[in-house]
Amino acid sequence: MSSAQNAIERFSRYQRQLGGDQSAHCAVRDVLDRIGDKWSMLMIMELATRSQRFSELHRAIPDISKRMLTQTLRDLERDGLITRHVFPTRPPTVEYRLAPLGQSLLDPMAALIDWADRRYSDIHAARVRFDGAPGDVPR
Amino acid sequence: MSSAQNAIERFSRYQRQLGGDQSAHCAVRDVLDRIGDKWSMLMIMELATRSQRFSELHRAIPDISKRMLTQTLRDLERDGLITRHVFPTRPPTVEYRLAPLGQSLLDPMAALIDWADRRYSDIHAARVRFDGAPGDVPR
DNA sequence: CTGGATCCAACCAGATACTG
DNA sequence: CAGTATCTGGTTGGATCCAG
Repeated sequence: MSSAQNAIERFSRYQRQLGGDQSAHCAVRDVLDRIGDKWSMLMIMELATRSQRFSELHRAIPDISKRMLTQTLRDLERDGLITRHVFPTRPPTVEYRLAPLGQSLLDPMAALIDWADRRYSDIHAARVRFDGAPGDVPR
Repeated sequence: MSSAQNAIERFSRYQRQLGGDQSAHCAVRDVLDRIGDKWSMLMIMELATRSQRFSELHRAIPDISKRMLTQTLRDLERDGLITRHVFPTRPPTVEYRLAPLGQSLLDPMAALIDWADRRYSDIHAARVRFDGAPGDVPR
C-alpha cells in the first residue's frame, strides 16, 4: 500500500513537471513501451529460465515470426536487458542471455505476473458481465 | 529473488502446458495486452490520484485523442478495473473511479514504475552505447 | 543456423465533423 | 460535456526469398 502510494505521488510529480508538454521524456512511458510490447516480457521470462539460442527461442514461442523475434531481441539487447553471444562455429551459433539489468526486472515482473494470475478470474468475470449487460443479448 | 523464481517456475509450467498451442488462453499475456497498451497504465495512475471526469482526464493527458480515451476507458471498465458513474445533469457528468480490482493493481504497477525510475539511466546508457557501437558513425 | 531485405495486407489510431 | 462516426495515413507484422 505504501509503496503504491509512493509511486502514485512520484507519478503525480511527473505529470506536474511535464505540464502540457507530454512529448518530453518520461521514463515510465519509455520503459512501458518496451516491456509492454507483445513479446518482450515473454522473451525475458524465457531467458530467465535459461540462456537460449535463436532457434530455441523460436521453438519455445512458436507464434512469433522470425522477423519479430529478431527485432525484439535487438531491442532488448539495445536496452541492455539481454546480451548476445556469437560463437564462430559452422553453422553459426548465437546465444542470448539475460543481462544483470534484465535480471533486475524479474522481481517487478513477477509481481505483475502474480497479480495477473490471481486476478484473472475476476477480470474474466467482469468481462462476461460487461459483455452480457448492455443489450442482454441472448440471441 | 524468491518471488521472481516462483513466477519463473509458474511461467515455465504455463509454457509446457500450452505446448505448441499458444493460441490457448494465457492469463499473463491477456493481462499484459491490457496494461501494456499505450494508455491503460497512465489512466490507472491518473485515477489512482483521484476520481476524474472525462474532460479532466483529457486535460491531464493531453496527447491522447478523445477516441483513444473513450476506448481505453471502456476497456478498463470492461475488465472491472475502473467504474463509470453517470450523473443525469445538464450537461452530462461522467465520473470514472478506480475499482477495487484496479486498486489491487497499484502495488505491482508501483514495483514496475519504481524499477523504470531507478534503471532508466542504465537503459539510456545502454542505448547510447548500442547505437554508437555498430558503425561508430561520427558523421 | 541465424538472420537481413523486401513486399504487402491488416490493423491501429489521429483528425475531423457531428450528436444528445 | 461526453462521446460517436467516418475517413485515412502510418505503422505493424506476417510471408517469402536470400545470404553468410
